[in-house]
Amino acid sequence: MDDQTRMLAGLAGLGGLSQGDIGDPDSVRKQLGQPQQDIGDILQQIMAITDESLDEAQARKHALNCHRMKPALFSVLCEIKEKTVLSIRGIQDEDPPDPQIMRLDNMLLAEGVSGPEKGGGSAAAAAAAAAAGGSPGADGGIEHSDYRAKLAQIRQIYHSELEKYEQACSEFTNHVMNLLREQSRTRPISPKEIERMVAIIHRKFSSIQMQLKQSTCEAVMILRSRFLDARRKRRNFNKQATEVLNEYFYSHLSNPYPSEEAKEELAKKCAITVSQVSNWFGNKRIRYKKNIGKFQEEANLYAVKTAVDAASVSAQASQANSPATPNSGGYPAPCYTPDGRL
DNA sequence: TCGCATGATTTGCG
DNA sequence: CGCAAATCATGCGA
Repeated sequence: MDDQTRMLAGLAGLGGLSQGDIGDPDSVRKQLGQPQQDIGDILQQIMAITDESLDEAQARKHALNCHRMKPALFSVLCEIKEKTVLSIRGIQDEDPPDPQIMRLDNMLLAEGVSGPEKGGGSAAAAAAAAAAGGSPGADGGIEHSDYRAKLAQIRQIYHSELEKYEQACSEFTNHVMNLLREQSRTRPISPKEIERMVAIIHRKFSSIQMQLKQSTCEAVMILRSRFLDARRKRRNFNKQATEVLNEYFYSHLSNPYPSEEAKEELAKKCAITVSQVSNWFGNKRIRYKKNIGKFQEEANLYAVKTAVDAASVSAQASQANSPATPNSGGYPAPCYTPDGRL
């Protein structure tokens, strides 16, 4: 017979107590020699505590705390409680890593919101932006920095919220733990139970954390889609930029492939990016080739323009810069027909 | 509102 | 990777 079965037997014997026995110190003393009745008596006293005044209850509490049977009773009650609680929620007890929260964590890490500070973060953001852009060498200057600034903002809010959350969680956990420890002097609360309560609190708080992570992810997604939209949105270059590009194109018609340096210079002149210059030349070449006739007028215009410009500097230079001159294997040069026919 | 112009993106090749 | 070619998507004038 172990302690618990003995205990249960003692509980079964409760029915034998008369109302008059309860609260009578003499009868308690008389029964000390009989474990079963003794325990039953203590239980009755505990149950009756709520009916008493505060002072009486405090006194009774103290008396019970000092009772020599208290530690044994306490541990047995803990054990019983442990068994019932376990049977009720034993299954929920395991805490498998939530796949949802892991997914969110991974995304936040990939976006550079969570994880290491500034350096790694912005690098990850740049990587994400580059991945989002997809096109090689897309060095979107202004939009990119805008995106990074917005991301940093989200990151800051996320971290401050996370900090608040962690503080609240630990504060609350401490509070509950202190409360339970305090109560464990009068109620059968085992350390294991406190542990479980802490786990429950953490679970509750982690659902809040998940909400925070989820909304952060959403914010990042919205930012990203906006950024992508902005990149996708086409804006015509200004007249001056088109002029500069066209001038270069028609004055290098035999070989309209600007070098990297030339592209950089054109980009600077037109206040656009190098990749935009590349795009422009790619489009121009293909469209010019497809329909030379259509570009005839434009070609003549720019040919004259460059010729005039060159002439103002040097008479020979106009010859060298003429689009018709260096035409070995290049694009067909336009003929100077007034009606635009080849 | 329609159709063309045009900048950006995608795809495939060497 | 740089390019050609095709395609997408928006700007803009008629």
